[in-house]
Amino acid sequence: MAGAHEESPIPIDERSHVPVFEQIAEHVRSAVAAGVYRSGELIPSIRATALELRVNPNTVQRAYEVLEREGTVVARKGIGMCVAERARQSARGHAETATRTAFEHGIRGALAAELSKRRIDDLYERAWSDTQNQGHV
Amino acid sequence: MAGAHEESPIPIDERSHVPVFEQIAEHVRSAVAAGVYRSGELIPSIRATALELRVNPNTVQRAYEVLEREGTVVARKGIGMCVAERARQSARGHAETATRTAFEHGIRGALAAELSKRRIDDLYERAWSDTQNQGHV
Amino acid sequence: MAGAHEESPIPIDERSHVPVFEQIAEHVRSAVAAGVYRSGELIPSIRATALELRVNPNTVQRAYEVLEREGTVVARKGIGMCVAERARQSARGHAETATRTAFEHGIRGALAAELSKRRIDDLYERAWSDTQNQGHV
Amino acid sequence: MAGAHEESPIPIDERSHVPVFEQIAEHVRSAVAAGVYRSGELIPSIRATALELRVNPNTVQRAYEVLEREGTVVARKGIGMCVAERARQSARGHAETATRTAFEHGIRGALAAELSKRRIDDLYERAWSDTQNQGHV
DNA sequence: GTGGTCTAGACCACT
DNA sequence: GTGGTCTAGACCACT
Repeated sequence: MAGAHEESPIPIDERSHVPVFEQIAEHVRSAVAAGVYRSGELIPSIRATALELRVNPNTVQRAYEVLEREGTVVARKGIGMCVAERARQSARGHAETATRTAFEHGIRGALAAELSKRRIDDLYERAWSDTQNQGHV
Repeated sequence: MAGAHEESPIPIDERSHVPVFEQIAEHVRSAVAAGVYRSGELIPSIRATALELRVNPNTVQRAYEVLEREGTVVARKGIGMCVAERARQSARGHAETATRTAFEHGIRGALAAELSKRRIDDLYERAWSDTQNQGHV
Repeated sequence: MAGAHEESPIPIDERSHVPVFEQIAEHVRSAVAAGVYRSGELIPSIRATALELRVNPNTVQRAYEVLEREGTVVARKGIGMCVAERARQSARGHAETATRTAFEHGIRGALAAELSKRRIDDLYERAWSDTQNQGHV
Repeated sequence: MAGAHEESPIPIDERSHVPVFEQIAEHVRSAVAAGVYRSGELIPSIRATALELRVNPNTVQRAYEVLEREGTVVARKGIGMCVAERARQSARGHAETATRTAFEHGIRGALAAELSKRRIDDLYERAWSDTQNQGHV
């Protein structure tokens, strides 16, 4: 599982309106929620992450500041950023909220366009198919 | 003619990262897809929309420019913006794509956090409940 | 020739950046240059022209004001607008200048894109073909 | 790299009915078609171009937005606007279409004024002379 | 430094 | 009244 994560394709979506630093923070939260990064462990350094994501170190630093302020990670001078105690549980909660929010956003837009519940459920199933196809690549 | 739309709440989310002008464009697309605005009909004027949304007219203008360039709407000088022929079908297609994209986004994030399919499906159902509760208020 | 002109398709290009009133003025100048409207004759009334071109009478009025100011037509109270003395010759000159300007515009743009003289001359010949095909419809 | 472009005269025609932002977009397309700006290279920044043309940065921004939406150029945050892959070919196509359109416009106006083909061809040759004289200054 | 979004306000063409 | 263009200037994300 840990190995899989490092090999994963760069998760930054250039076209998204979500700032890159927030995408990075979200990425770390997911890894904490998934148990890829465990309490007390170091997360990848700013420099390493910047290289992997082909992004400016300042952008990664800003993401890490967000994570530190919200209590997901703790800075240890001269060492790096450590995953905080009980961070996994709160990261899971965060992930669930984010997921539900994304679903609500989709449903609300679909209802505004007067798509039927049946059609929307169908689109949800299709989203699963697409996700799995891309996931196996 | 007058009722349906004037009662709708102002749909602008200030905190969203999605630019206001794109939120407005999306809102018009939904109304076209839903048949609220029909081919040949005028959509609300730039100034009227700006007043309703408490937004600068330039911002609405930009949304309408996007809609015109993508062919949803046609500008008629001195008259207003008309819904284009066959705009409803393409707006429906747009809505379906946007919906599936939102669902994929949610699923992908959930899988990254190692939430189970069962849990994710449950969150989808909850999103429906939340949507309906807010929708009926 | 006179009949042909009245039956000609509406020459207003909605997508052009040239204001409609100037397109109308240009249209009258061409008719004067072509001898369709002769010195001393009345040109079509504002109302008739507005109906033919499906345009607001104010717009036609503005075009006619331009033509009067430049001396192509003369207003006769209660009667209408008459083609001025020697208007044909100056209208011809105007048409020639406008034609050369259009050609220069095309050539300049083509040279900026580094199209060869050979290619540009070819495009000129194609423009003739296209014009004739559409003219015979 | 530096020379060719900085020496070019400011190409904005204040009196033209074509909006300044479209003139700027057209100018960039020509440079791409001509190979002055190549795929992957940065085009001049919004601010630099605004200063050079003595125009508001928003106007240049709008031109660049048009170029991005049509796929001529790709925005890279914090870096600048890059010429897209295969942009040269489409820019050439665009230039040829614009050239033929300008010629058709000239021919159509001339025919409406009943100028002879002989005279029109003569005006085309004169347009070449004028262009070359001004080009060599 | 780079591009992206938004506001405020002016002036134009057309109905 | 309608939409279209432009200026001036602010603030944001990213390099």
